[in-house]
Amino acid sequence: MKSKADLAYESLRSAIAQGNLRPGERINMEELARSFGVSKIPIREAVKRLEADGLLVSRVHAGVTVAGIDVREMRGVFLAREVIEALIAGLAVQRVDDRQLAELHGIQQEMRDLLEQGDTAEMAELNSRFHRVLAEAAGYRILRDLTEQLLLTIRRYRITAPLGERNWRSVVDEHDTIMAALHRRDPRAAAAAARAHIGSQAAHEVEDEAEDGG
Amino acid sequence: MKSKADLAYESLRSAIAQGNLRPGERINMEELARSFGVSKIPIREAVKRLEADGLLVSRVHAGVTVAGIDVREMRGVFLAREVIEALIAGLAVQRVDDRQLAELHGIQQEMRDLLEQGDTAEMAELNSRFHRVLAEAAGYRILRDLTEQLLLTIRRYRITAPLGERNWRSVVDEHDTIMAALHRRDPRAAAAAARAHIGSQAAHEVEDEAEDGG
DNA sequence: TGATAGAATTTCGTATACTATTATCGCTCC
DNA sequence: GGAGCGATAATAGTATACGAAATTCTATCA
Repeated sequence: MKSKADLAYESLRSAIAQGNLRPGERINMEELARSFGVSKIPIREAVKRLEADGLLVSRVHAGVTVAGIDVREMRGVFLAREVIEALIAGLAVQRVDDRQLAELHGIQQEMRDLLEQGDTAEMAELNSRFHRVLAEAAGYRILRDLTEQLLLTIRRYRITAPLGERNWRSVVDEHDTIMAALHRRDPRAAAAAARAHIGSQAAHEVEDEAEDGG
Repeated sequence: MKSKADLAYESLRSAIAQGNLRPGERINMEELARSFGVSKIPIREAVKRLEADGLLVSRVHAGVTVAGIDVREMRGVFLAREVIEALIAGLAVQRVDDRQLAELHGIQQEMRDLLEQGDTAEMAELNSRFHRVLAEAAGYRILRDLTEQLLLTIRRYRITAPLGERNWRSVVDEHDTIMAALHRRDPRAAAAAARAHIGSQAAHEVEDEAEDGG
């Protein structure tokens, strides 16, 4: 059973991930406690966990704020994902089962359907799910955890710099390339495709950043 | 200033990392609170953070225990470190400054001195420091965080399967290879050396595992 | 003798209340 | 008029207390 702290954590986490709580915004624990209808204790626990996740920053007795998004740090996150996703894809080739393959295909289909409708709002969530399943298929819990951690940071960033429809199309295409390698049971191709996929996304970001001058 | 929860967290964390609290061992929050001379609240916060770190597991109203070490999972951790450390070394080549290089040399010297004395107890700590400085030199916070996370898991594992003196010697030698690449400002060589370093450590572990047959 | 049901104990989860630290606002002095 | 200092308010940190859930022990029955 989930505790109130768990519920508060998930609620706050998704609020931050979806941008309802913006970077720099101040958090008032007492106020949150009131709005959740609980005491400060479970709220505090949720806040502390989010702080450990790097989503909130707090100074003792001096307030809690939503962590800022350091655009420079994003490059590091993409670099890390590049090598981790390559590793995951290579391992997934050897372990992925039919159920997981079916789920991956299902997600791809959903993404294509949404693109048809021009609805890019849910794309980020589906993209996360795709990579989560892939990480699951790789067969090591640590890889799933790392993926989750890195994806969360990127999703937050995407709020401030959303991907356009054209870029989402290339995401879906690149996923297809990864899946083709999975079907061929070709670990090197899968790793290369995954690495290229993240690299391509990073390139889009860097492109955007270039306008800011660094 | 550090809160009591912070202090409890650090204390417990190091107790787990150093094996004073063994996997499967039961944690009594009330007892801990007494021994720390504080109430349950800060202890609870520390416990929850450690749970998020994967060092403790708890079931509601059913006690908290030190997380077990899944030897199979360790392979995943080494695989992840292999690619992350390669990334870090490659980046560090481009950014490492003189102070950091001096610190790395100092750590290497300390490790050599300890080996002379046949004292391998402190080696794990120095090894962690080496990789921490390297991650710092890479210039992205996320890489430092990931390193910290992965190192902690490995250190716990090392409690149950300590490295022998011969293996520690090869660790120091491999660190030297990485540092030579740093001095030559050769990113590819640094990445390759780092990757080989982690791979070599993983090989030792796997070797040991092989006796267990699985 | 072994299994099962229920009670007692253990231990976590949360609310309320209080303390300590920090931030902010206003006043005074330069 | 601006800067520095002090009082007040705001807010996180912690303690105490209570309630709920699960485990464990014991007693009884098959």
